[in-house]
Amino acid sequence: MDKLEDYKRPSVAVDIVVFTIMHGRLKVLLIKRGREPFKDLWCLPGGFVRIDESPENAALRELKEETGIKDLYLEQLYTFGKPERDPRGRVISIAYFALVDSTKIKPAVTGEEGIKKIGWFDVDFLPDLAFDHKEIITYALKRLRYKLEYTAVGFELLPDKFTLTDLQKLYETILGEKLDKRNFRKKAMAMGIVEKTREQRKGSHRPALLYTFRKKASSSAFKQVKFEK
Amino acid sequence: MDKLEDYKRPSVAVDIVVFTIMHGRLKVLLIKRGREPFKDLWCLPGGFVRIDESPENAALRELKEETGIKDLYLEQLYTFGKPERDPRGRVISIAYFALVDSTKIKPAVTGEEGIKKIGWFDVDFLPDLAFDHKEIITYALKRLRYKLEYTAVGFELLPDKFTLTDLQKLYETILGEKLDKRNFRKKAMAMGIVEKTREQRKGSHRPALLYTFRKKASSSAFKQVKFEK
DNA sequence: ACAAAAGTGTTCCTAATACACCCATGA
DNA sequence: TCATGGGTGTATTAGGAACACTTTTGT
Repeated sequence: MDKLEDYKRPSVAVDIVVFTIMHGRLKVLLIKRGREPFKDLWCLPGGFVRIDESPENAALRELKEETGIKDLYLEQLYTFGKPERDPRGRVISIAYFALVDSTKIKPAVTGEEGIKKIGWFDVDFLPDLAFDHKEIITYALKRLRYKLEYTAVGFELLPDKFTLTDLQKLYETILGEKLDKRNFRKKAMAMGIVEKTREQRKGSHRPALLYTFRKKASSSAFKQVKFEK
Repeated sequence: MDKLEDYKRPSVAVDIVVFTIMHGRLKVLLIKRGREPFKDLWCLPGGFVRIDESPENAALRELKEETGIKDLYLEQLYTFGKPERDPRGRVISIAYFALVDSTKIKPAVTGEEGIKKIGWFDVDFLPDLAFDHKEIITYALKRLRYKLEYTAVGFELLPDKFTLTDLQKLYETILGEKLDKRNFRKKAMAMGIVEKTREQRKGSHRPALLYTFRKKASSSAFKQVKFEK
């Protein structure tokens, strides 16, 4: 094997695709670029990996710095490394996939006064994006839909207490299809994935029971599906 | 976002976990290190990503240089990036997952005379490994078993023509469990994943029909399983 | 004729789907 | 009393699992 010094080194960055559900729509967090290249275009939050930190740490750090978000579900998505993907030079980017419960987002993040301009965009109406970030989001979306169907990762998008209708709406929003209420509830219960609380949520109609997520059962599949190679 | 020059850059490498089936056993390709650190320990084939090539290209190039293998199934596995994973300094490694049909391996690769010493090791009897390569292999194995159950990736480990018993043995070897012959064949046929040829393989018993893989149907699941989060 | 692997169907059971009405509350 | 979403059960169907014997060939 060759020596480390023999090679010009690429820069290594992380980019994070953060999803949340707001007003029944699936949203991605974007940041407006303040400089060239792609000045004033939107891009994913992210930044360079420091020489003494793990990529995962870099992702968490950048998210906190840029958006204030720190309590979220994070997993590695894919490493994008085509030589021409960044006009500034060789940048290899380790992309991460993240989910946050929108009720935990601080006002600063949804809002107006940070140095960086940030915003949540509906996945079906994304603006033009810098670099290959469109491709990264597309990949992340695929992963999200896929994971939702056979893991219990969806709970990461809900507050601690939620109604079964909340949960079903979340599935319907992300998968883009209507689900049968009775079958959905039957399955959620049968899997032991949720647990009743004694609390209710009120509205101008019959109050709904609140449930919590049982971590114990989180590895069960919600729906078994074929996998696209 | 900060400037590229502001950061010390890590080295970026690729490591490839190449699986094959030999004599009914699942094997991984390893290379003996010729220098420190970890001199004389076995490690995964791999090397540094050049400044103008994609990581996938680097993986293919290194495999060809080190082992002569060039016709294989390759997909990105995971990026390992803990700061302390390489004692020489900061090296982030993009791991790849590869499958080869053992009948396509050139003698030089299975053999003795290359500059590098290389060998195929039974996954159940791995030697001590350099760096975090044990962990990488464990991760790759998990991926292999997982993919085998819900994609048709197993064909990458067989020659173009094979018997259904070959295919079943492959599944049994990798999954580590006996499968029912009738159910297995029924499913393989029902999925339209294989196609009869007019050829047979002979032995001192009833000859077996040879089949080929139908690429068309490759996305179907072989067996639907629960997913471990 | 025997050894060795190839090949083949049916029954049972579980899990997914389809489907429609009553309930509890606030206004 | 009405509007709104909450909550519930059954019948049908499809797919997975269990299971044993006959066939074809070489020696």
